Amino acid sequence: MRTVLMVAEKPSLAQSIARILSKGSCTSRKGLNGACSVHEYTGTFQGQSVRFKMTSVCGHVMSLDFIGKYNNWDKVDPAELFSKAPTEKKEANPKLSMVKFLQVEARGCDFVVLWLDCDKEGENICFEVLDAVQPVMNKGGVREQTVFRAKFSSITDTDIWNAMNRLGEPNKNEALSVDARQELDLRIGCAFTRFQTKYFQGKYGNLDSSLISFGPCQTPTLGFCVERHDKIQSFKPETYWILQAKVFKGKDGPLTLDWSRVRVFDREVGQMFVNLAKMSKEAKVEAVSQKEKTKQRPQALNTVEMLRVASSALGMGPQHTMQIAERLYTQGYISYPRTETTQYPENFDLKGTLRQQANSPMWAEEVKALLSAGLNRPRKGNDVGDHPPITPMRAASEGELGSDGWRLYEYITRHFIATVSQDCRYLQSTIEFSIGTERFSCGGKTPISPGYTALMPWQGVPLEEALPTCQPGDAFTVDELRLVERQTGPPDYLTEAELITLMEKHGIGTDASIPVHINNVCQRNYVTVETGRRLKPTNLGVVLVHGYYKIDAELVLPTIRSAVEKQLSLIALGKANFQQVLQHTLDIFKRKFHYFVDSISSMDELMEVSFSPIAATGKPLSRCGKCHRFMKYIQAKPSRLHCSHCDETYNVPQNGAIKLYKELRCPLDDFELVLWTSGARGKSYPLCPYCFSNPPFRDMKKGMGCNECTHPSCQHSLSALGIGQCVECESGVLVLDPTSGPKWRMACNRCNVLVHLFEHAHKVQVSQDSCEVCDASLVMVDFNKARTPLPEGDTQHTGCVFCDPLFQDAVELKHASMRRTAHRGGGARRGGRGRGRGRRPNPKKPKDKMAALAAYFV
DNA sequence: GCAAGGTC
Repeated sequence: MRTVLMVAEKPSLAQSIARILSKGSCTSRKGLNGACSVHEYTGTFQGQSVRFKMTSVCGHVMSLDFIGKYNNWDKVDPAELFSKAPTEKKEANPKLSMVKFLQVEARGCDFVVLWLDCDKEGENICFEVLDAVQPVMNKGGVREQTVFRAKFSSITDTDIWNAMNRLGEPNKNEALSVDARQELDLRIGCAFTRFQTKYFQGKYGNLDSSLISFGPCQTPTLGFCVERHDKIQSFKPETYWILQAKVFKGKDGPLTLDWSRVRVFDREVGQMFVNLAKMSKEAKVEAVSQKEKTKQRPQALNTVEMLRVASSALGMGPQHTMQIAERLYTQGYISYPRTETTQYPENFDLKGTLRQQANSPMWAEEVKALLSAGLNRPRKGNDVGDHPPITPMRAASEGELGSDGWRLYEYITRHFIATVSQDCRYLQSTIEFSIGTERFSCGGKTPISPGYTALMPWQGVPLEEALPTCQPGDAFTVDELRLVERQTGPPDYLTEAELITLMEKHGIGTDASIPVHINNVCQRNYVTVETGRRLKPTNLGVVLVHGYYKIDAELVLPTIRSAVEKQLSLIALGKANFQQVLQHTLDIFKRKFHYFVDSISSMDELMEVSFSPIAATGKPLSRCGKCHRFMKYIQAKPSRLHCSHCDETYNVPQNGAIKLYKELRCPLDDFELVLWTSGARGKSYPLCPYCFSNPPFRDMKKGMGCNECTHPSCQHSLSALGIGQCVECESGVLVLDPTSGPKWRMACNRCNVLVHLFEHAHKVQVSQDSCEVCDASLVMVDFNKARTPLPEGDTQHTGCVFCDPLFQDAVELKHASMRRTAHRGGGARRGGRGRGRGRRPNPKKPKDKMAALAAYFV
């Protein structure tokens, strides 16, 4: 029997499609990467009985990057990235070994059916999959088609079966348009980012951002925030005048009326109208109207709308919201959360979905009423053919979801119920008055039936005091009539929800990437999130955007993306040649780049106003090995040392603090050593500022401290202070921290393992000798007389920290608390047990210090 | 260390 391999874009879709096509009869197993599953069944294909294997990738298999040597920022001129630098496709997520997985499954298959999402990215992934599987598949007969593309517009039985019965071929042109997009984004983004970063970071010490990035999506995103900032800054309040009238009749009123001219910007004119109105003491009712109005129930929920509401009503940022939504999805509480579609599929089980909610105390009443009265037909939405709208998949309670999980789930559920509820109906009443020559009105809303707003009370029509009943011709007494001076106010900073709307409108990013771009501009310190999730640009953000405006406004305008996409769509339609479009567009941006480089002083002028030159920043810390003058420690991101005499900048580890290390010097370059600490309960180790960026030995890499230095005789090196192989990670060595007394400890120079030992000891030193059992370096300890664990009050002992029974109770395994990421290594179980109450590291693991050291010399 | 796009 021949085999048909079928590939979807993500595991969830592979499962849904397999279930439909096998009519629920498939068997499933996990693939070798643990992320994808394979669903198998037998059926008919092209008139023959075959074995089907349905599986998936996880998004793109490959991603584009420059070849290795062009990723060296110090040696490559960013201008070379426009044409000279070759690119290559690398596996997008090496951990998933997607190519290997696909090849294992594809070996011996006869046909492949591509079920990737039906958009350009999906078309591109089709060819990534083909590149992986075709070499290992059986070759078909002459003129036999072996590659098929399924085109579907929703994940419903009908649609999937239709797609299966009308298989076509993948579209190379659409895939090529994505290749072009990738290459353009890479070359342009990286060139500008590297140039800007290097230029400004070398000049200013307090930019507070480790990266001055540029991108066709993130830069316009920042642009929107700065545009609003500029409007606020340049706002000039204007004075205007309104006629304020209050009237009453008997017990009715007083009613505050709205003037039909709304406002005037000239005081004298306003006064004239007051005078004209004041000629009458009465307000005469000119007309009375009542109109029934409706507020429409919402359309089915898609991602962007969910993100907007989460931000504005739940106070949850887009990135966070998507994380929560993904968790709810994988736990089966909601449907797939990344979709643009706002229309339920035709056969969507609205009633069943609603029924699941009939017992939730929060909305049981409304749900039961709907079930017995009948669901309202959902509004027509937009079916993009990606995934159904976001809906709840099963009932849940607050306890099982956690706070934010519940709040998002609650909103999604309320939104779903609202889409099958009635519209909200209310009465709009208006009374029109005349006072003298001037017309006024007064309106009110009275709820008729709340409809869906019972589920979304925040959208409900508020109960107002009803308007008095009256008829045309009735007269009210004018209680007050005066000219009131007011001022126009500035707009407020852009809310995240408004930004999302702007991005969507201008096609900046996609439903999946909008949160990423917003997160980027925050993380790069261009924008901060203020109360009410309003986005306020920082000095850096403002200067960047104003700089682009001065040099080349197109770099920041939202049109830059759409202009490029217009070109790309020509490739997709087969109307333009891939190479030509790519060359042409790169050419334009290469020129823009050179112009930008030549004009950078215009942006620099703005920088100078807001930021301090690097030489004037920071405080003196340690001496330079070249000129022996003090270098300054710059704390702002990225923290670094700067020698203003040599005009050199030296990197130091991030996410921690550094201080002078006893004025000790590196024997190799005479730089004063500094001590890096990740925090009170973290690791610390000395490092040489010069060696850190310029590894002294062939077996060392950039970014290594003395605890990884292979200097054979320096007293601070790994060779001098290393004790034994790490108890958890593969390649690390436990190194004594000579500064840690009296709470002595050794720390792994790779992972965050921390071993506390010999608390209160006066002195701990690493001996030249090794343990006969495990080969770890022996340790010489001089204990405190009062607290020595040694028999008969002895204070001195040399032994192995892992094997010596006398040391047994004085050694305790912990984990360094890191400021940012909590490391969870493979050995977490063993470590977890030892946490807190002190358990010796497992002595069984070989601690071949020499072997570990030898590994460094490979 | 960089972009944006998929998705885990």
